[in-house]
Amino acid sequence: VGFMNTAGFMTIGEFAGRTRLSPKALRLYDELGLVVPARVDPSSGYRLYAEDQVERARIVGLLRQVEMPLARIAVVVGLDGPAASQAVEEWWLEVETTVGARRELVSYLRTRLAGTQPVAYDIEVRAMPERSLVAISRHVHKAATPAFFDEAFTRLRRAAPGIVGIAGVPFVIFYGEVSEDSDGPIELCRPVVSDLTVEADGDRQLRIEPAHEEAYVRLASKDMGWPAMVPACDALDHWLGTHQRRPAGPLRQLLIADQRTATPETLACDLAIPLR
Amino acid sequence: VGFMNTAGFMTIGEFAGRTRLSPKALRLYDELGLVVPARVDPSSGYRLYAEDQVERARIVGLLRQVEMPLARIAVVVGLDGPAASQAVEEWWLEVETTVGARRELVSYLRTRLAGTQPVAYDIEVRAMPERSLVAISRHVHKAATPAFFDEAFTRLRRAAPGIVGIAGVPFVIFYGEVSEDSDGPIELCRPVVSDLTVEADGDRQLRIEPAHEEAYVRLASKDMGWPAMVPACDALDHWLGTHQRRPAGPLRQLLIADQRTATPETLACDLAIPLR
DNA sequence: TTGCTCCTCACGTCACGTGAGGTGGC
DNA sequence: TTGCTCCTCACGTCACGTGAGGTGGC
Repeated sequence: VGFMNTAGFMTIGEFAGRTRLSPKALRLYDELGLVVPARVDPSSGYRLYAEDQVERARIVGLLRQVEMPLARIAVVVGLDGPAASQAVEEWWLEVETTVGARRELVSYLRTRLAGTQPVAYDIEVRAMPERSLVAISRHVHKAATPAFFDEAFTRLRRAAPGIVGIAGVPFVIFYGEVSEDSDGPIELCRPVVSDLTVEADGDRQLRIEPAHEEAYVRLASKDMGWPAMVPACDALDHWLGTHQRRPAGPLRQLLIADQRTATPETLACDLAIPLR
Repeated sequence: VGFMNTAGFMTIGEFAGRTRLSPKALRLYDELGLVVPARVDPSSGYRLYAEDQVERARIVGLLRQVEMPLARIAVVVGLDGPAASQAVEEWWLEVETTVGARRELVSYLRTRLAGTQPVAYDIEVRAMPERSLVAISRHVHKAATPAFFDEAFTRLRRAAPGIVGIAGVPFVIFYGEVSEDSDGPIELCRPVVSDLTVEADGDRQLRIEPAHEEAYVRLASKDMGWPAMVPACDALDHWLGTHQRRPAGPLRQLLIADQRTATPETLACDLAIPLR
């Protein structure tokens, strides 16, 4: 392979040594277009790397060491220096956010496992009549939820303008977990008068929810988010067991106060579970 | 399925609703013995869960939400309350440690990408003669390295007792990255006089390292660890490029001072790379 | 001729999600 | 009969590690 060296190229093994990446990883990065060898020998298929590719490969390696996904790395290495630095920072803030959420949950889990008496929640039951709902349902990840609520609230308002057609507080149904790697779905619902007609508009639909009972806890604004809400969820779950009731559907959050003007202590939602 | 309900059992779907786990996840947990249904219908294969299994399933679900691996969860749910709480805390401290390391690396990466002038390192080159080495090599993860060094140092000392046989400072060769999910291997080496005889003892071996040049940086004790060492590694890499030299092997760390008595500012090691 | 490096599949890892194809009770 | 739920494979995801089997130059 002497002639390659005199031409200034490195084989994959030499390049691996320079960059502390494995040949296997380098072949993948080639395939994904992250670090493409300067030349490929047409007859042998040997990958030949140039000295000026070392820098880029090392950046990729460092980004992998901090566990940035390759898809995101592809974006970062496509930017110029300051923009790349910025993109890394933005990604890292996301990581810190999820670690913060995990940290909170761990702390709750520890007290729960240790058997410490948990906060007592005031769980009540109430009967809900049959109601007509306008609803918008969507698969969204955690980051996209505020945008979803903005949009969905606007479209519900358009369906029942003013307060004429409205017949109750809006609520959110969590059909699946909403987090970074799990996308619900979630549904925003608004009870309306039963004779309201709503024209079709994308994923907005009109449906009837049958009469049922629901168990609920009233929560302050600061306890509404994730994972702040988890202890209350657990309390509801525990209540189901001790009262021998079965859930008739997933959890929902009734938005009983204006979220925009709420302070952390405002009682802003009811966390509720429909009962059989 | 009415008779199951009257017997107090839940089908997988009902249990999934109670625990907010997916049926697919529950089948996996069954297979792994994490949450095994109280009964399995022999003819249909239907899984039937009891009310008192909800608690355990929810714990598993919460542990998965904080991203504890299932293998570790299996250990935790096998412990009693206080011990389980303790085990979660220990695991979480490991997580915080690796997040801390990633955070440091991100900060370095950002300045590097932004093109800020990095710290200047004083890189020198020296000739190393042919030497005899006693060496112990092992695959170890980050957590196991201190124990490995303890053991390996003792065994090297036994090979060359006192200072009679010793012919240089000990050093560590990093054949692969040492972290949580990457296990080296690493090798602890001690130069000895060439006529020393060493009896075989497990993975302890005697070998000859050929004469070579090496480029090195001298580092303070506080800059020796991971990821504190990364900027110095990068500086060596960059030096190779600008001086048109090729590495002849992986990085090594020469332990030039007693690590036990070193203060953070003590110049405690040479980070070196052998040259072709 | 024997090593050494390179090549391209192909399978395993981890914790599921997502069909595919089939069964059983209302 | 039509849905609904359950069942068991089997494949895809992500970023590689680890052979398997074959080639090419010293």
